[in-house]
Amino acid sequence: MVTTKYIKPTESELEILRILWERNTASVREVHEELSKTKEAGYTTTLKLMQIMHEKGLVGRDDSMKTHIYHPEVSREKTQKHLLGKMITTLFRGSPTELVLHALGNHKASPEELEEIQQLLNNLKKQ
Amino acid sequence: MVTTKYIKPTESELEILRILWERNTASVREVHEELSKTKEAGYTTTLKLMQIMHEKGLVGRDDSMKTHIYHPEVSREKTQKHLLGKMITTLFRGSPTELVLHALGNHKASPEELEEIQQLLNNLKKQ
DNA sequence: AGCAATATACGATTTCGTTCGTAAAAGAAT
DNA sequence: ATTCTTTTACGAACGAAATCGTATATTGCT
Repeated sequence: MVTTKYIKPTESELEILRILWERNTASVREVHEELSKTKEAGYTTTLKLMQIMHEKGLVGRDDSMKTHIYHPEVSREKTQKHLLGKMITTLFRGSPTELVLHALGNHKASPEELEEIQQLLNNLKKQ
Repeated sequence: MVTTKYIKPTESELEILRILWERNTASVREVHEELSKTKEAGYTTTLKLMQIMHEKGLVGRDDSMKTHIYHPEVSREKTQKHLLGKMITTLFRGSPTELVLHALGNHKASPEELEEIQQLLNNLKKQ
């Protein structure tokens, strides 16, 4: 059995992954464009970052054309799980409930969303 | 009005803060002992980290005795809020609900905790 | 007083993440 | 074919964080 070690993305890498998760595929230019909306950085900086991510195995790419097309190689779900787990232990005394209460208390949710949470809650209660 | 700039703790600093939040006060040795359970690091490394945190204002200390006693200078709540917000935007597409669903789905919660969440949910629904 | 143990102080080094400049390659336009 | 534009490749530099070794101070013990 081959166990692949979990690679923890840096913060900049996460921002790039966020864009790739959203679009599924993107060129460096496209990622850079999107990134520029919130951040100031040179094009080659974004390029270099994505190249490093490729070395690490965080993203894959199709380089059969001049413009390489990148895609995420790690799932959003796995990444969420890892980072969430870490956050719960260091910041919320290991209690997921405490995190949930905080998230619900501090950030507005619509009636529909509240209903969605209610549904899940009902399911959990049954077991 | 004096606005104090938010200082973002690094990951190592967070681990130390976690211990200080738990115990309220602790010496370098005590923190180091606790830290050693999960991490490999020399004593002077922990010491240096805590000294830097002191310079940054993340922790305070009583140095009237030979062994200095440290305490957190930043609240867990403020830190939670900051990091949670960032996590929601990059990892959960800006949707706190998605985070809540994940946290509840992946990490076990006791019936009592579920009830606690139900209470909060009821309150939110009323408004 | 002398010694051992424990603590802090502090500089040096290493590692890691990020940024950027420059060169070379590939296409597109004229 | 030559020129312009876009792209990748790559190394260098910088800064921040982390690690560690050594020196110095303090305290307790005999």
